Amino acid sequence: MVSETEKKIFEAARSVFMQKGIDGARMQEIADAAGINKAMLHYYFRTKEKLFVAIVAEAFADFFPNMIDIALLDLPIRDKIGAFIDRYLDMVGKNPFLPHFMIHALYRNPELAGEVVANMGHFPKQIIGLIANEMEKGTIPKSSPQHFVLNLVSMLIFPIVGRPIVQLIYFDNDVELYNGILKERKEEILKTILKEQ
Amino acid sequence: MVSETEKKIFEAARSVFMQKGIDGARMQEIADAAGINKAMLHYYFRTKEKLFVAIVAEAFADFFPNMIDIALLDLPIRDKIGAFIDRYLDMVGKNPFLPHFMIHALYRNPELAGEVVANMGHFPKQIIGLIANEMEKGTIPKSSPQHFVLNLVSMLIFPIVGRPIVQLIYFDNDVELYNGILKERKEEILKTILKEQ
DNA sequence: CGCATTATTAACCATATGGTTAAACCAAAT
DNA sequence: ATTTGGTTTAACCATATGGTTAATAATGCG
Repeated sequence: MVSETEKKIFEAARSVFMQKGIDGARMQEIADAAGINKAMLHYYFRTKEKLFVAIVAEAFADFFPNMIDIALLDLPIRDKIGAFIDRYLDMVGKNPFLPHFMIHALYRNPELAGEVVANMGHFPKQIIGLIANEMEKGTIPKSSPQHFVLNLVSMLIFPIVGRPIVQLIYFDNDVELYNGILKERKEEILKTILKEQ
Repeated sequence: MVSETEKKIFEAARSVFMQKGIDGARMQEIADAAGINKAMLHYYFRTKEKLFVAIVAEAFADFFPNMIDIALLDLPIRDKIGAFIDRYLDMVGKNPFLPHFMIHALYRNPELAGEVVANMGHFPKQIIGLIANEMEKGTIPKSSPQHFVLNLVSMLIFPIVGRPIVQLIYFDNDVELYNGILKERKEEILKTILKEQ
C-alpha cells in the first residue's frame, strides 16, 4: 500500500527525471512539482539515486510487457507489426520523453542494466523467434531476423528519439509538418520492411 | 590564433561534455582533464554555458560538412549511399558518443537550435533533392524522398544511439557480438532501403 | 482516552560548484 | 633593466544542493 504522498512524489519525480535526467533534476524541483516538503522525498526514497532508479525501473517494467502482448495476438504478421507500431506511437504520444529517457538513463548509468533486465522478461527473444518463424513461412522477406527487428525498431524509434535534430534540419523545426510525417510512418515502415514496391 | 592552453581546454571539454552532457559535467573535471587550473576555463571561455555552446557548435559544424561532400561524389546512387554509411560509421568509430551527444544537447537545450542551424549549410535539402532525382530516374524505389532519407538515417543511427538498450536486451550486452552486427549494417541497410530481396 | 507509530514541516548542515580576485609569472617591447 | 601585456595560480566567495534533524501533527489502536 502506497500513501497518497508517495504517489505524488513518484509522479513528480517521473515528470522531472524524464525531462531533465538525473543530472539536470533538482530534488527541490521535484518537491515543488509534488507540492510537498523536500524532506518527504528522503523520507520515502532515502536518496535522489534511489528515487531515480525507481523511476527508471518503472519505465522499463511498463514498457516491455506493454509491447510484448502484441506478439501474442492471433493476427497476420503485417497486422501484428502494424499493431506494434501503433502501440509504440501511442505510448510515445502519452510521454514523448520516454524513448530518450530510457536511452539516456542507460548511457549515463550503465550499472542500471541489471536492474532493468529483470523487468523485461523474454520479450526480445520471443520477438526474434516470431520473426524467424514468419521468414520460414515466407510471409516476410527472408533475411536475418535480428536485422529485421533492428530495422523495424530503428525506423520506428529514431524519428522520435532524434526528433530535435531531424525536425530541425530536415523540416525547419515545423512541429505540425513533422507530426504529419510521423502519422505516415506506419505505412512507410511496413512498406519498407516488407519490401513492397 | 589559439593558445596551446585554450586547445587543451577545448579538447578536455569536448571529451567530458560528450560523455556527461552539460548537467553531468563539472568544470573542475574539465580542468583536471586539461591539466590546468580551473580559473583558466573562465579566463578563456567566461562561463560553463559558453564553453558548452562552443563544443556543441563545433560538433555540428564538423558533422554536416563532413557528410555532405559525399553527395557530390560522382558515383552510382547505391555506392553513394554506401559511402555515406561508411563515413558515418567511421565518424562514430572515432567518437561513439557523438550521436547521443548531439541529440541530447538539443533535447536539453532547444534554444541552441539557431546556433546549430548556421553550422550545417544546405545539407539536408540537397540530400532530399538528390534522392528525389534518383527516384525519377528509377534507380531507387519510388516513394517519398523524405521518408527514404528518414529510413536511411534511422537504420544507420539508431543502432548506435540506442546501443545501450539494444545491445542489452537483444544481445545480452555482448559487445563483440554487437560490433559484429554493426559491421553487417551497411549491406543490410542497402538491401532494405533499395528493397532488394 | 492515551499511547505509539507514522507523516510532515521548518530549520539546519556539510559539501560541491560555478565563478572571482589579487597577486605572481613570464615573454616581448622599449 | 624596466615596463607592459597577457597568462597562470592559489585562495577565496556566494550560492545551490543533497541530505539530516528535532520538533510537531496526524493517525491508528488498545
